[in-house]
Amino acid sequence: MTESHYHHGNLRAELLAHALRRVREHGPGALVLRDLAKDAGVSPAAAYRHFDTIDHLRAEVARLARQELAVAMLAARNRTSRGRNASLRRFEAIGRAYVRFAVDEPGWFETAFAEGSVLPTTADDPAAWDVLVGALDEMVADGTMPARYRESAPLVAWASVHGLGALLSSTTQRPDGTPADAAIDDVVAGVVRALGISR
Amino acid sequence: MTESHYHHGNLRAELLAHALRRVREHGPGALVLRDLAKDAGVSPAAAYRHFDTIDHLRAEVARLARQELAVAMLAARNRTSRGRNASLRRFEAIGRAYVRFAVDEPGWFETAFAEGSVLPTTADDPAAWDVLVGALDEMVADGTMPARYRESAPLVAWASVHGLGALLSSTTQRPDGTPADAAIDDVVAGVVRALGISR
DNA sequence: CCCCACATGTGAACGCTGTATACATTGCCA
DNA sequence: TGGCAATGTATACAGCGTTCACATGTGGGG
Repeated sequence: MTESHYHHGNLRAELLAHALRRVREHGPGALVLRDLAKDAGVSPAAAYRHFDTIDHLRAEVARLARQELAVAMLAARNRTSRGRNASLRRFEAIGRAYVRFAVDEPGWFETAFAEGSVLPTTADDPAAWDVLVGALDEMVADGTMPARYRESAPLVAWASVHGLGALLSSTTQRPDGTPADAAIDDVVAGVVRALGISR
Repeated sequence: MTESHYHHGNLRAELLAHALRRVREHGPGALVLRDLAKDAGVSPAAAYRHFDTIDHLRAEVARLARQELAVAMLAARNRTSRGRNASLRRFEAIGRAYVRFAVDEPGWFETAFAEGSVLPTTADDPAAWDVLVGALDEMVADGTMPARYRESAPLVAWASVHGLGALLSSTTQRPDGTPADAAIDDVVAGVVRALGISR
């Protein structure tokens, strides 16, 4: 294992890791090929052995960011205790986690949904969407949620949390120091009502 | 009125007009200083007499795009007939117009909310937000909507339509050819339920 | 009426970006 | 063991935003 890594061996993964770190801290605009190459101690052109175009790299970074979001949602879901109203509390935890991700990791959130590529039903990574749909199915199964809204429910729920996430993310401004938590509670409660669930 | 317009006379407005046309057709990425200058028949550097930075120009274009959105919302509102449930139908028309704008004018919609600057409560152009709030107040005033959700209502409604707009916009992909109208109906109906309105 | 101060546009240059191309080095397999 | 495919390098190029010294009109005060 000498120090002359002419052949790096793991360049693709390392470029992605650096990209993920940079966009996490400074947003999608901080993804610059030459900087990533420098981070990896490699010539800029080397990246082209692993990505046709910087947009292909961007797409992969966006996919990883969306994966992080799905992980956060699943973690919140699994952190929810069992017991009374468990399915509803799980659903709420998932929704809250979505918006929390946007607030706590604005760089990743903006990267995840930058430049089109927003559609979560996309075939490549249905993870986050599936987490949501699974929670809805559980609620219908145990009678927490009426079946009549089941069809439109995923879109209704997703639109709400995604919209609030977009509003609260926005790395640039946050004028009226609104506490994010109150907004999240309000919107989650609204979703619950929209799904025909009465406590 | 000779043809030698060394002093253009209206360059700022013309640059903005060209920018608005270009982003409308090809999205925010199509905003390129040199192209705008060429459109106006002017040197690239000339733009710097009217904008400190291209980001300042972008901000102004975004503001104009948000203004177009507000105009579309107001138009939909005013197109609504009077009569039974008028305030509710107006509110629904406004929400539908928001999402329709995202679908019909994806370039403008993405431009309007690109790169932070998302917060609609921003002091410079509260237009669209005010249209929404006004419609909510009308519904509370005539008893259509219970007052208990009035405080959280603007955020709940905005998050839903903005989220759906972001999902349906996305100039790039639209895989499962979902008819936008059905999605819009579902989400608007969800918002109405979230606001505690029972038909 | 003139002229000059100021607003506005020009031309050329700079540094930074993504990208193409020809070449160098290495690891692996026949 | 030899050579081929994979991977990294060096260099160059066009396009981008931006700067700066300079040119050109124009409107208002003497």
